[in-house]
Amino acid sequence: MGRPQCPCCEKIRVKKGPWTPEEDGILFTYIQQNGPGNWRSVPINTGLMRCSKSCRLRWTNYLRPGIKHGNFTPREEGIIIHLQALLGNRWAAIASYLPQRTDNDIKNYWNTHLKKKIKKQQTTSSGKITTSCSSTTQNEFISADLCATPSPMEVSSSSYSSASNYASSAENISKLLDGWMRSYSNDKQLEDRNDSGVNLEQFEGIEVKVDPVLHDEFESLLDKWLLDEALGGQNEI
DNA sequence: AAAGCTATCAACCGCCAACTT
DNA sequence: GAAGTTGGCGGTTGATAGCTT
Repeated sequence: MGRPQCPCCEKIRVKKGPWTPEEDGILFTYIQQNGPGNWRSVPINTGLMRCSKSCRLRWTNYLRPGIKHGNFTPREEGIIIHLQALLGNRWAAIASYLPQRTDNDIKNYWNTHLKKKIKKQQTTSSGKITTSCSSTTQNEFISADLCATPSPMEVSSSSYSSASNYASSAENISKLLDGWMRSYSNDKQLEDRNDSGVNLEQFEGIEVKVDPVLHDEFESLLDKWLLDEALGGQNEI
């Protein structure tokens, strides 16, 4: 009945659960020699009793060189919070702005730390702003920003409504963030604008492709914002 | 010291889109 | 163009470490 859970796991009996150091070693050595890709051949060629998906996941989330685990910096935290507000739960897209972090790590960190943190801050901020846009305070600020930036229809009247992508580049994300920064520095305006109730859910389905140059610009923009926030300090998130 | 509870995170599952035949 | 295959993504789960009572 139904679809097999994983085609590659059908034919052979695969091992599940935590990876052993021996398995890690075999996978790591194989990928170093052959490079990532063609995951289907990995269990076949290495003799690992793991499904190809499991091998890929282990590599991308744990073995891949340059990955940092735990101890998210305030800067990383800020980036995650703001990108989550902009993009929603598009962890892979968010992870593209944090090369040392995996989407899984970011997702876990969001679910275990940041969600609570934001919720806590939201309750302590005594419901200053109310909106139907979203459940998070961050989204409230971003929604205010969206009112301040050129409307998506102005930017791309044909593509936006079909969700094919207003925020399809770092440039557009920068526009959003830039507008948000402007409104962020002006609480009065923020409260006024918020009534228009722009809904972030409009951005569902948007795919983010990152141009390296724009990516850098976006990074510096984030740095600027984080610096502002550090200096401004008093502004609640 | 032990039992119960909570938080964390690695790994799995199911779906989907892109690619191949 | 259809069917099959593969890789990627986001949601969820389960094991376990750490904390509280």
